[in-house]
Amino acid sequence: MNSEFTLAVHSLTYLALHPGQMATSNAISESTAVHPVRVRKVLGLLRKQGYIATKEGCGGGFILQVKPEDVGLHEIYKITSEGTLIPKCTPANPDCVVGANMKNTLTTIFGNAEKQLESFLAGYSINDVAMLVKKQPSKQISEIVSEL
Amino acid sequence: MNSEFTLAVHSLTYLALHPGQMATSNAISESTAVHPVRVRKVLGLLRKQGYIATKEGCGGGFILQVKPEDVGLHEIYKITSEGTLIPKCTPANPDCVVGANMKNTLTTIFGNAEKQLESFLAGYSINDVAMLVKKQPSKQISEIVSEL
DNA sequence: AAGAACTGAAATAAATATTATTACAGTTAC
DNA sequence: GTAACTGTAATAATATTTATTTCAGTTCTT
Repeated sequence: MNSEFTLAVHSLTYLALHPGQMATSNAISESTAVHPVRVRKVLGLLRKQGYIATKEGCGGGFILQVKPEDVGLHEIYKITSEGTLIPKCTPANPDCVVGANMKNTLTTIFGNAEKQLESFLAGYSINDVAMLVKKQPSKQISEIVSEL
Repeated sequence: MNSEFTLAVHSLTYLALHPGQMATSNAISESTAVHPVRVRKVLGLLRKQGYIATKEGCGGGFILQVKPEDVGLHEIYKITSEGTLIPKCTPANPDCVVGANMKNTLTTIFGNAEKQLESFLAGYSINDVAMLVKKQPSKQISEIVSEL
């Protein structure tokens, strides 16, 4: 899985857990440890698809436009990573049956594999991810520590 | 999908279509358009798992040790690519719930996705790939042309 | 109106990952 | 003994990913 998917899911989860608030690319950058320029670039994709709204200028940032439980991971996969499961298959020898046809063959097989992956990912929403993230123990511990 | 998988499947298919013959890394290199040293390296993985035999020295090369219909693509995936579906998730902010737990969460989800992918790939054998490759039209056409 | 705090986007640089190349020791056939 | 192979390590070249810099445009605040 490429890291744009991770970054998009991470960002959406962050926004889901800060409902009704504008989050700046800097804030998201601090959570993801990814450069704010890249955050803005990837979140631009989500904006174009209507998942988030952005506001420029002072007090601006990013905010969810959809209900977290309505966004399936397959939608994010499609936006950021569709096609990445399919092998690249750099040009092989066209004068060999195998070389000439391997690409088409694997593209067909993995096209179906990707469809199946997408229907698997459809079983998880951003809200599910947010809940899973909150259920994990690591933060509770560090929160307790930082509150001492 | 990483290219070691492609190279391994391509090589096994090549060997399946040249049964009982030793194929050199150079011959496979010509079909795959990949450097022979890399062919030898990847095929070394398949040898360690017993899928092929190699013979050093003059007249040596690679030869299948199993029946093509008995080798599922999931086996090759496991050897060459297991874990690649799971997002890398470079270290995020441990002081943010999301940053601290996204990696575990996605690893869990994609661990299951990968299991599902493997069972999908189990539906295809090297023999299936060989048949699909032969069924494609491109070679027939170029063969006809070169035989004129 | 001016300045501070933002996004959008392009261009460049740095870092990382992949692939090819070179080199050579060891093996086998003739 | 020599030619034709594999195995493996080290290095170089290339491609991809990620970060950085820069700046124009927008919005809020005073």
